[in-house]
Amino acid sequence: MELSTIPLRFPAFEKELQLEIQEQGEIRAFKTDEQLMRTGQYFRSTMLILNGLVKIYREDEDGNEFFMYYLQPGQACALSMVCAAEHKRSAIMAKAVKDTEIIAIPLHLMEEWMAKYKSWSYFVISTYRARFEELLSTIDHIAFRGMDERLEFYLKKHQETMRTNLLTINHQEIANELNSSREVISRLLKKMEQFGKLKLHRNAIEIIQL
Amino acid sequence: MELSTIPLRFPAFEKELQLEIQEQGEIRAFKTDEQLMRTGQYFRSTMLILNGLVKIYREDEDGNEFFMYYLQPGQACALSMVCAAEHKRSAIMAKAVKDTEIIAIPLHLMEEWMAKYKSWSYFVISTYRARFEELLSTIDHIAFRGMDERLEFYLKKHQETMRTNLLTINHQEIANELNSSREVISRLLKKMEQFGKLKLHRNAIEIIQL
DNA sequence: TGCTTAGTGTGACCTTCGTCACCTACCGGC
DNA sequence: GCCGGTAGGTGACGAAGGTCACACTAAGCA
Repeated sequence: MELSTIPLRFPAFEKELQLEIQEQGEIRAFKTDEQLMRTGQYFRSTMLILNGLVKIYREDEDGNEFFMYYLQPGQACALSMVCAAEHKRSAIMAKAVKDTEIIAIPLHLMEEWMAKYKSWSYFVISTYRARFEELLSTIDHIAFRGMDERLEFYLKKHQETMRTNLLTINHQEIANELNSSREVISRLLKKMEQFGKLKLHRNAIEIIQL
Repeated sequence: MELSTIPLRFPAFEKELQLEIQEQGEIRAFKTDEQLMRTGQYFRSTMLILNGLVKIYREDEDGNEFFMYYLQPGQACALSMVCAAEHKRSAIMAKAVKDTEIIAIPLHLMEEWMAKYKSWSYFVISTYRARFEELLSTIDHIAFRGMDERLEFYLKKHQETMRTNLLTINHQEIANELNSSREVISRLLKKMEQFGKLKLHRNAIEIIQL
């Protein structure tokens, strides 16, 4: 890792905190599609994203998964904070969408820094806050919206996060992430294509107008 | 309020913090079924529950609501923390289930105390944590489970929280809280009665075995 | 070039759930 | 005891979405 990555990604942290992270954190790299954490795993550290992009999923016992939100560089996994602090198993799955570098902070430091660095405690709080709101909006969608709206929202998120109008993804994958089935997604996408909202290609969806 | 209520409900707080809460917090009382906060409202304070019981709902634009979780004495509303801190409108609705007393802490104190009192910052963090987990479990239910399982889970929660096997509630209310319709709930309850899991009365449900 | 395979399109069918209509049972007040 | 209001029961129907079967097609490769 470049020495400048931490100040770059976490500019709000005090100099000493940035140094401590540099010295005490453990850097780990993941390739595209690699899992950062598995459902059922225990944590002994929390993770800050340095580079790349991470997707967070919820999984149930039968292996059904579905997409909750993205984590960008400069963000942290709120769940790893929860689980680390409570010594609980992870109830989520995290997957690298691009090649990703994270830095792992051991639990005891996380607690220590809460008292020591104001910017750290502020960071932890605002991480919870942001993820909390994501969850609320997720709940809204699955509780109140139909699959058509959810699909459209999903594509929009994907588009914004990846900053591209050409999403290279297949229907099956979308179905998994929305906890639906391929046929349903195919049909809805077809309908959206007829409305001129997008154009379908093999292994790719071109967003026209959402 | 009894002078002893705050130490009783929040024994983990430092003495000085308890005193500050006593002096600076504003106590408010709500009758059963009264709303503590409405969707769309702005916050300038966060609320700690002293006595009673509070239900937290999510509402969408069309007025559909549904139940997320209970708040007991000694707990705080994580949402009011989020909203207060971000100067955002509330996206939830809170209703007193029993006669309830809360104490409102102005936003600026909330921030000040984060730095000043370790027990306060720990309290705020663990409030987020606890609510975060509730939300995750809520998501699981609406994403992966059918209405039958959700109903059973709802009754179980209700039973545990109220510490009684005789729930005085009607079908319409349950339907609202699960964002379903009375007929569906009635049918499912009937089926559960046939399985011997409960006994139906007018305005009441007697839990036998869930 | 032809074969293979993953990705996609589509019709038929089923289940779950929401909605409508209407009925019955119970409770409280007069 | 009658009456009106509220809670609950039930059948009919429709929409959304999951499942199954199978056809089609672009890419990749031998």
